[in-house]
Amino acid sequence: MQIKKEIIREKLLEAGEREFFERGFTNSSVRKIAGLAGTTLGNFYNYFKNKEDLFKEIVKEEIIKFDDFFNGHKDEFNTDWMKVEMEPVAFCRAIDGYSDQLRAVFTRKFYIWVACSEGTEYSNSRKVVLEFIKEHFIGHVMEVGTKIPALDNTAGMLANGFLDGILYILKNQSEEAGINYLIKSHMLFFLMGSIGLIEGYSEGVAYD
Amino acid sequence: MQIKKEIIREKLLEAGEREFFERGFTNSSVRKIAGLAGTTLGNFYNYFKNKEDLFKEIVKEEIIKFDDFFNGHKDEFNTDWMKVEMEPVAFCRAIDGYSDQLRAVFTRKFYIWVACSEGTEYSNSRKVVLEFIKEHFIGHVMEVGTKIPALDNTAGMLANGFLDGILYILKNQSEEAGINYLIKSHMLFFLMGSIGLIEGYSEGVAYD
Amino acid sequence: MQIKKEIIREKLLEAGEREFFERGFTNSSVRKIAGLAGTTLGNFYNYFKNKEDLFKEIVKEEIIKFDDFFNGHKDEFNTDWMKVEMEPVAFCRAIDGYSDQLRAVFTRKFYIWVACSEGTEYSNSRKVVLEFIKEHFIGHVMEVGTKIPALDNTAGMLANGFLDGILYILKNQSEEAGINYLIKSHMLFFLMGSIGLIEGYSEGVAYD
Amino acid sequence: MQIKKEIIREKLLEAGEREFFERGFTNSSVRKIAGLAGTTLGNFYNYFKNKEDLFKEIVKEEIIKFDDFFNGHKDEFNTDWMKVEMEPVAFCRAIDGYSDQLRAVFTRKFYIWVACSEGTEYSNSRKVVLEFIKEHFIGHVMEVGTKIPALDNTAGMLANGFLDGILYILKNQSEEAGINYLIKSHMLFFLMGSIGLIEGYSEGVAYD
DNA sequence: AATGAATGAGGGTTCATTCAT
DNA sequence: AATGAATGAACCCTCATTCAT
Repeated sequence: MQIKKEIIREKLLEAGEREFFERGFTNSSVRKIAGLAGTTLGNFYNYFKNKEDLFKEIVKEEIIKFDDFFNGHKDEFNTDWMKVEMEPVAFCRAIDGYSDQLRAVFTRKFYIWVACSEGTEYSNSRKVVLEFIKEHFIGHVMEVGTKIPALDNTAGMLANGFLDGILYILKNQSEEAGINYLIKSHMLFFLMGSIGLIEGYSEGVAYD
Repeated sequence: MQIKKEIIREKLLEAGEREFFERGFTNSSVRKIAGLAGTTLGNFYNYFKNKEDLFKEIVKEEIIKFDDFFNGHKDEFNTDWMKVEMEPVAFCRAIDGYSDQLRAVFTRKFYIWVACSEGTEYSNSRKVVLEFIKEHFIGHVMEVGTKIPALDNTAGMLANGFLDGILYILKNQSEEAGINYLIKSHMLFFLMGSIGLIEGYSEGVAYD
Repeated sequence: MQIKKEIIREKLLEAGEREFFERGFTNSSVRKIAGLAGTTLGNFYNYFKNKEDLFKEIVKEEIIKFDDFFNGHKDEFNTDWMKVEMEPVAFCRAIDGYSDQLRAVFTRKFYIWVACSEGTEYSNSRKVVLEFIKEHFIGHVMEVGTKIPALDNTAGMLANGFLDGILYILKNQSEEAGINYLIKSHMLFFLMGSIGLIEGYSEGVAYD
Repeated sequence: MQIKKEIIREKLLEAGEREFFERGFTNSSVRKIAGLAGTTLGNFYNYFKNKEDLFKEIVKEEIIKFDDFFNGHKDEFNTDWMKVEMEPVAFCRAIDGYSDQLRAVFTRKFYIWVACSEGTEYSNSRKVVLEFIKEHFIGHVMEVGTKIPALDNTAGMLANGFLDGILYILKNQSEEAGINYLIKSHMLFFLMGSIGLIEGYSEGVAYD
């Protein structure tokens, strides 16, 4: 009995993942998820309290991972590299060394948590993540010491750009090689863009 | 009666804009929109044929504007500048001259059209816009002559980043000055990121 | 003012007639009727108490005419002919002499009253008319003295056949000549069918 | 559960049949049908995809039967008799041999299909059936070789009369014996009427 | 008299959740 | 544990009728 139950539970989790990923929380149907998992609507509720409970189960480890990653709770997640290389090729090499842990954080479930959570109590997830990224970005800029006008706003926008790039890749790329490549490209792009922006401001691009 | 009618119609358009902007087309409720506009559900249908009709009314001029802009149908929309300046400060100055027309295209309603249209016949709007941007981007890169591996994939990602940046600003910024400033920043960032990316690749950042 | 009012009223009556005839009472829309009459929804209610009131106005004279006709209230309606000729050609000639009064009763509005009244208080009109016809038919048969098993049932069916034929003609034929011709054919058919039926029964066609 | 489910489904089919029969498709309410079946609106949709689906389920076998009957697809349906007897008593005897198959086609559900389908995809059913009957009728007349002026119009009217008679019986008669008797009467009446009409015309009843 | 805005009841349909078996 | 029937709230939409101007 126990064994059987785990199989069903696993299938429900997978089906939910697929549906939430494809359609978002609100537009997913419990009936369909149960069907995809090879079980029935009613039985769904033997495994999960409700639709949102399934969502949380799918996503809960990602939240912890994300938290660990961005707050450096665990040694495996070390974000020092972010602060180092400002020269393109070197940066890319540096990234290569971290691609594993990037991939550990930026997963399909991460996507679901951030981009498919409208209608759940995590509907603010995007904001939370953006805040994290923004703070990091501001931290870097402060270290470098450059003055950017309306730093908070700008940092918010950049954080958003960073996140959207990641989400785009997770949504649209399914091969592992492609994902790694695009993440690398994205980060390089992002670094260069940021540096360029800082330079631009330092040379007088005004708020108005 | 004429006057009163226009007021209600206006309020419905505003309420619709607010709801679509906040919740998207599908998750908006006609009842709620009518309520926000200070009228009743039934009366809504004296002003608009149906929910989608309201959406179209809100958005229809934006589509025309976008088309004019990206296809250069009108003299007022001239995109030559995009191809010119590759140096940060000069680029920013160039943009300044175009900020009006950028703002004319990138409006709150543009956001609704592109980001809130799921469930309407415009549900492909994002794809359409992305395709436009991607083609422009590829055009530029071809001119410059650099080889980017997996150009189509990369261009797709960059186009997405460009668009998301714009959408982010429209979603999160309400003051006019802030919007202009962030659009400028975003474009500068984007230019520099692209240049950096191209350089990075030319210096050997491989697909794998 | 009075003049103008009459014109509108007339147009509403015409439009109602057209709509009821085409779509029936229930499926007709007051808005559309008003529109067809060249006026507005609201104004409709200055001329008629409600949708059903319009229906009654359209149809009320037909009811009286029908009553007069079948009960011989007026000299102009004389149904003696029905009882006379049992030989086809003679019958047809006899009918020719009455076609005017038949046409006076079997009008487009008669059709509306009988076939389009569902949803009004005249929804039993068909039954009423059928009852009339049935009684007449039974009267004739009694005179002739033949025994038809289950006379009431049979008479009901025949009455229905008679009525449906009339209604069919009114619905599908618009030229005056065609209508007259078909009415004549229908009545001849009906007479011969009835005679045949009576004969058939007299020769032993049993109830079972 | 299986058993119970079948009961409800059956009740819904019965309630639907009753309502469609009484009120027609358009004027029937799913809410009411569900209520009559002793269940709730929502539950209706556990049994049928939608209102029209219920209609189709009620009616689908009738359509096949009708097609088989009129096209002679199956040996059980043999319409040769229609062409044989022109003498009342013989005709009645001949019909007696076919009353079973007539009853198999002309059912309460046939009535629903033909007379209550407005609003469904079968809204043309009446036309379809009339066309069949008309062609058969014209076929007979051609065989006999008589000339009827305006044959198509007349045949249309007669076909309509034939069909309406059947529909009348199905609508108003509920006992089996009564139905059989009336169908027989109706067909006899119809035969004699047709013969009489042909004779009448041959003797000079003109179009005008 | 005329307008058409406003109302409210009712239509069909979907779906998360509960419940009986 | 498993089934899927049952519920009820919410969805979009239509329309006869009333009301204010």
